[in-house]
Amino acid sequence: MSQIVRHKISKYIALSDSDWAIIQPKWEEVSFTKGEFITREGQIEDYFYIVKNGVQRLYFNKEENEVCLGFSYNHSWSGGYESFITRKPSRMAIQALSNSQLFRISHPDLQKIYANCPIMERWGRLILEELLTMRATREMEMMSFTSEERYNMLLKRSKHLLQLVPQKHIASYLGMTPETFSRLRAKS
Amino acid sequence: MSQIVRHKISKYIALSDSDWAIIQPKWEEVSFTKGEFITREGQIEDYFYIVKNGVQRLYFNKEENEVCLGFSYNHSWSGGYESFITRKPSRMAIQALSNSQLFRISHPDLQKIYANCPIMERWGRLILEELLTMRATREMEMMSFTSEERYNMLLKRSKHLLQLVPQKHIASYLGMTPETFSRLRAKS
DNA sequence: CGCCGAGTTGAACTGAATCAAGAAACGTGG
DNA sequence: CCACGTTTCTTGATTCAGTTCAACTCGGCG
Repeated sequence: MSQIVRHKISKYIALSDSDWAIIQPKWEEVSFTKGEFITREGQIEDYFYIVKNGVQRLYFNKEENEVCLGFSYNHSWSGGYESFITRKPSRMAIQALSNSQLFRISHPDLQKIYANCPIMERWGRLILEELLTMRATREMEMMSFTSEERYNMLLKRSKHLLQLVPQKHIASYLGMTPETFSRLRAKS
Repeated sequence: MSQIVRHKISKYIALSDSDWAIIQPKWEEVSFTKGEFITREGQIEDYFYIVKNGVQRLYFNKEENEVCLGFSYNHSWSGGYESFITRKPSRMAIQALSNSQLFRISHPDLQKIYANCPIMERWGRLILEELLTMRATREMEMMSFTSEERYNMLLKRSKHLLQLVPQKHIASYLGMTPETFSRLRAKS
């Protein structure tokens, strides 16, 4: 299994060779073509992912339309984390927006690792701390900024997304319609 | 230290008497009078809290006005979790809305416990899982429901809040002005 | 009492959504 | 490699949910 996974985990905890020997076989690599679903709404999320390459979107359905919650790419985490944690059918779906390769570990395997490898329990805690603070920042921004402010912040923070994913998904991620997004673009 | 803390932690993990003997002395009880600040904006959050009694609000300042992110009461968790995790000055503040007693543990003490008591590392992970899924639900609801829908959901889910805290804070928590909240009330 | 913050109600305003119609970009098969 | 259909993006006109501003009521408390 790729050094990417080991390297990524090692950013959070010190991983001995013997730890890695336990963990390594549990990860597998999977591929998805553009447009394919990695997780569907209604299914229980069985995997936690690390992105090798490609871009994916996390979203949910609200009546007729889709609301985007985030994107994953590079070597970031991915997966329907809510369902992965609660073991209930996922309200979120994940779709590959480009051909993608991901590493993944199954829920039962991760539980075994937590049980056999105490340092990995810490890794789980640290990842959750990171996810929680990222979501807290997003929540504060969505609640207090106007559409225009959110658009400008995205420009400053992750302009590259504009090249990677269709604007309609970014618009949805920012909590506005594609029309509003397009008008904000025209302004600057 | 109160059985409340032990009982609360025991809902997540099996706690032996020897574990408890390590953990127990690290918790202390503190009191705040109505209106007092438990955590101020700009300070680094040093404690993680369990509420013994009273109600508190978690909020942040956006220019002139305050945006409410949540309430704590009963035996729920409390604290400026973002700053507690990141060790950076808190963007969030916590204020006692009624006379309150809380149990708390300091950040350094919790780190020592994580190091000495592996089962508690799991407790930390499980709490974060819970906090993250709660925030995910809130994020989805704030992004996809109208003011009226959010008002109705709050009524169904936690009507008791109306008796506990001023309406202006609930309005802010639901992402609307006090005027809009009042008009929605009048409708039903 | 009289003050002050909280809640209500009305009227005017506005940011963003919706509806609609073209233009541009994309990808698929011949 | 081009042609055609589909999706995405843009632009304009209209509408609407919710904010803002303002005036008034109510209840608690010095």
